[in-house]
Amino acid sequence: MKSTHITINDIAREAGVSKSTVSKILNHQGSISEETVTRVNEIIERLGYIPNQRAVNFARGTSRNIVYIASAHKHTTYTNIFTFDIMCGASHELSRHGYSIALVDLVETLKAGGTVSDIVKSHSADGLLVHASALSDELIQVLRSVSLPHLIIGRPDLDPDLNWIDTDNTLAGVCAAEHMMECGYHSVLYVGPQKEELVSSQRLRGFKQYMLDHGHHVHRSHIVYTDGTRTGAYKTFSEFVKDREQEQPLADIDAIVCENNLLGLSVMRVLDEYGISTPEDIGFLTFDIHPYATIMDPLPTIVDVNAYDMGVAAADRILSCIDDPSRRVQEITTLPVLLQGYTTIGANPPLEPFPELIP
Amino acid sequence: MKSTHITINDIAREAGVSKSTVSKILNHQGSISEETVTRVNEIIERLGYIPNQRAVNFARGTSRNIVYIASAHKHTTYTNIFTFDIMCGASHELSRHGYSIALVDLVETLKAGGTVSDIVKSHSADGLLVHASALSDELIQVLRSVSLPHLIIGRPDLDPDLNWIDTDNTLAGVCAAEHMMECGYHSVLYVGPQKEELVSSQRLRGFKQYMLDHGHHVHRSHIVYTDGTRTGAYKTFSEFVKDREQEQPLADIDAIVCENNLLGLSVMRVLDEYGISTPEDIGFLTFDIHPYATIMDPLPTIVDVNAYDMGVAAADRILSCIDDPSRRVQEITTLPVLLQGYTTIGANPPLEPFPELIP
DNA sequence: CTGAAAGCGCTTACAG
DNA sequence: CTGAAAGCGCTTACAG
Repeated sequence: MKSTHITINDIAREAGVSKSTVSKILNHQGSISEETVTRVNEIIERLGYIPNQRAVNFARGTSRNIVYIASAHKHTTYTNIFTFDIMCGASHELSRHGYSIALVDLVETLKAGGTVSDIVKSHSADGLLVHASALSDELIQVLRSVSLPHLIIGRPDLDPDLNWIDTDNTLAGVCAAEHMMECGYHSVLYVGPQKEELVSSQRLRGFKQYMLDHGHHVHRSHIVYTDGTRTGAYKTFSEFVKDREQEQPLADIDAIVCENNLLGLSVMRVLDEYGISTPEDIGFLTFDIHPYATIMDPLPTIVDVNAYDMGVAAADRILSCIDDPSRRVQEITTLPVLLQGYTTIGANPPLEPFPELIP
Repeated sequence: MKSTHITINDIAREAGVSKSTVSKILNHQGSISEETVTRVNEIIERLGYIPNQRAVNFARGTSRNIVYIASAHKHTTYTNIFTFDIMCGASHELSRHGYSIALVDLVETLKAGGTVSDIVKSHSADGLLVHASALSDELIQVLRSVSLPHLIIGRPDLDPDLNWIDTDNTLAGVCAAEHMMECGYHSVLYVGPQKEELVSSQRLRGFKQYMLDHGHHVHRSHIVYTDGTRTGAYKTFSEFVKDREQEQPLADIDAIVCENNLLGLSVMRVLDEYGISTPEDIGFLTFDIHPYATIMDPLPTIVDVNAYDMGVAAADRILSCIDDPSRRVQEITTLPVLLQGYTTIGANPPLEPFPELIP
């Protein structure tokens, strides 16, 4: 035995069959007598043989690897909070199918030569998962000119022709509105960042639509737009409350919906400063559980996007694109979930909301 | 031309040389005449030829891939905040050397059969990077029985024989103490979680040592231990302040050092409730910039661990282990950095601390 | 300085 | 049901 590693030849010799036969048994193809199958499998088991994946891939012309393109610079985990959660979901699903997932920094793909076309030419991936925030005009060009299956995670505003999946942001807005109605809140204030952002505007749209469908037109005066930063939101919302101060501040508002955690933090602070309690004086709901919802007091009711599940769905779809390259995928896949917290008076106030996530 | 892809044979034919020659040129080995090199390279360039990495790896017996084992379940990005930052750093460094990095969930490695030994036998990685939190007794057994180069990120308390690197937590404590002294704070309170945690105890040790070396013994009464949760820390610290309330609360304390963000959040809140301002009444410093330091008011002075750079260092070390498998690595590599915020009166109070990270 | 040949460890028509 | 043979696209002694 010349090498430390066992090969298909060792198994074949030991079993007294050809390596073709072993290969067929390994891959469950062709018709091999049950007796042979059993005998060979015993030997495989006994010797602890695992096929050399490099050789398998090379022979098959595949890599069983998916490249995940996203920004991956210092502090990405913090500025782009969903990137890793998505990757974890995709990793989980891919590994179930014998695929690996490799991280490639967006910056790499922008280099001269273009790593993406290098990935294609060097055959180092069977498919590409691209975080929408990593999408650029150049990347889109490459994606279209290249035969490698791809999938954008997050609907691209630039080019709707590509394959993409996204969470249902509109439905998230609907969820929020629905919950508010269920709690008996009718006069609801919506706090969101600039209209231009796609996610934000979809959430708002869903929210407004549901309210309208149920007889409550959301008036412009019940929507507060901020610049999206924490301090900006604080300032804007502070002034909003101050400007319309009556005997009791926000007396005409039942509840507040905050389009993200950062705004939620600021809004909660302002409420605190005005001595407005939640849920006693006013209901409160925010989108996303990360990164700050778990440190709000009291723990808020949340509509969460479920980034991990979007990763799972992305993996599933890219695999089916690899199976059938002609397949087009343009889907709203992942559904939002409502997590009941302490800031709305719902039907079933939980003893302890999402306890496993509380730090 | 039968396939859509160009191979080394196409280049050889086009250039009128053998593929051996092309291979040598591609890999800068052997002695080839300058004229041939130029001609062949022109053709390579013109045809946009990139070697099939699968074939290269197969022929060389390498995979040019590193597997990163860490917990990668839902919400990992939030509960294990450094995992992805480390991966990004490693990914950056590895890609500079033509290596890819694949994520493998810790749970996979615990499965029957043990994915790690499968990785080895299937030759799908040249090296293993293991997040310390993913280390188990079983994994340690496998790591030792297997010839694949490995590196633990974070010093393992279980088995110091493995290869590992870590940040200098003790030095981080020293940094904190040093800064406090520079600011003229002498009576400093230290708030930390249970003693048992390795990182915490190292930070505390460094802190105490530096203070002692400079004539300030940190008395037990100046160390507050909490249970490490946000609410627990709030309660403990609240009671601590209350118990020793004089005319002015914490009048005998110059400054507070909080061992992590979560405790910092609670401490700041208590200070707020007692009307104690920082830095006017008391100095404040916390470790780590993530996940909450950027939303504290005012922005705190921080000793940060630089997880990304640890990933870079990890990649560097694992590559050298692949180069020389006999190499042992047991190093404290990454140095902490002090980020001056608004909560200590340092020599150079910044106009705007770490602005690129403020959400 | 260059090339023919063997080999890396599998898969896959094809023949029997 | 089974096996001999070609092939995947490179690298690497070895010979010249």
